Amino acid sequence: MRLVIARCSVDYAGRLDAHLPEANRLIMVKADGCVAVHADGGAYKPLNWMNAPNTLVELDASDSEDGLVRWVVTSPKKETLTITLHEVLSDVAEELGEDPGLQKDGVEAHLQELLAENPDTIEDGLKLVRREYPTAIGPVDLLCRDETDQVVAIEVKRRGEIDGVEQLARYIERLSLDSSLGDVRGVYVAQSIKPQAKVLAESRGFTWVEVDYDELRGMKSDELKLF
Amino acid sequence: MRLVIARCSVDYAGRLDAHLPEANRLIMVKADGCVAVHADGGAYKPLNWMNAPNTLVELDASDSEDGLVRWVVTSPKKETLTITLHEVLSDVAEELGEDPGLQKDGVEAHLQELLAENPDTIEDGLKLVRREYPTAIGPVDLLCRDETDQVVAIEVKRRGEIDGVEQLARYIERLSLDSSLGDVRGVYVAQSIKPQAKVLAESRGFTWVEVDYDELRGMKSDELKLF
DNA sequence: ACGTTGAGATTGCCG
DNA sequence: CGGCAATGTCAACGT
Repeated sequence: MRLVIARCSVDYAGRLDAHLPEANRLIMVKADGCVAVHADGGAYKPLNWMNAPNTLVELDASDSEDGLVRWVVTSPKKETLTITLHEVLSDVAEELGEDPGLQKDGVEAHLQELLAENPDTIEDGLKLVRREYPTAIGPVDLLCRDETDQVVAIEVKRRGEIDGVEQLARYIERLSLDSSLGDVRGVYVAQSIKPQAKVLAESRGFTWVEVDYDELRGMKSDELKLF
Repeated sequence: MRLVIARCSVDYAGRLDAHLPEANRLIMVKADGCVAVHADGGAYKPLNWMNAPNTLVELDASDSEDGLVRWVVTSPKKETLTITLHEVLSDVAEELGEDPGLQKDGVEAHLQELLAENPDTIEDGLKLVRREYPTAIGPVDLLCRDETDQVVAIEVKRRGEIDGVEQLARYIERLSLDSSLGDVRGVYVAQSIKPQAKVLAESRGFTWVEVDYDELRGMKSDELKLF
């Protein structure tokens, strides 16, 4: 990794066009060749960047009319990022080596897994048919049958927004084409559901349930305690 | 901005839980207090981060049992990022000052603006009623009337995906409640439209048009040349 | 390679 | 402050 702090101006041409006027910024070049230009604020997103793979060419001061060093980064897709260095304040390079990678816990996949093990928490008497039930337009998160044996399609989200309801609607539409399943109803499950999503779900004839992730995880612990 | 390259391990607890095993990484602390931990590869997104506002507390080596320095970053929302420093390889600090900000060209707003000036490029004889026509569920990008004086609702996207079709459907549903507009039809406009979105649009009774941004910009230039 | 979906999405806008 | 839509979204995973 190479870290250059410099007074610089930047131009990007690619999916859109963007320009950064002259100012002090951090230029970060990673081992895989990707480049990011950061200001001293504004969250983790850089002002401009180029993802790997790309090629970085350093144009010498003597090559330009204005006597400034330029870095030109080019991607295979005709995108270019041009950094003009007006004054370098700091320049550090270190080899960091491979990263062992991030371990996550608490994403939607976990929530779906826990709900598949405890469909009762969604609705009393619910039995799992299968997870990721395939349809032509993508897999339904959970397919179940209720106490009356009616098929129930369940869309699981960490946060329940309006898109998830539309997604569930498309799945139900699709499942209804399969006469062997009979009449299918939908349930929208999330850790929290926005008011607008609740309203839309109800107007589509779906029910919705808010579940607690920590509580679900607690149930799993309880099961383990039985052994 | 402060840049520390160190062998470190990291723990995040907040919206989810995440852990980074010991390895060499860059720790970036910006002037606004936000913190990002970067590996030497993997695009611009950090492995872990904390956005401003937050508080960074440096725990001295003598405070911990294992004799290691820890940085504990805490946000008002109970999120914590804990960085354990095993060995510092480099430590640089610079004041960068304010950034004048990014200038962009070529985003959806521009496309909508150009289309509003040249509705003909969407469909012959189309006349603009107004941009951002308000409804209870949000503004319709462009509301027009065609040659036969029928009202046409137009959804503009840079890239046409399935969500945009659903959005257009909701608007049309809404506009149909206003009897003064008569029968409303929908057109989905984007620089490129995915096959699935085209199919869904057609099945909803909408037409779709792919437009060329550079060509539209060219038309604007042509208009300017008339003066 | 392409398409779909999730994300600690982030960010900006407007009510 | 909360909802909503755009983003050069990115990144992971399945076909």
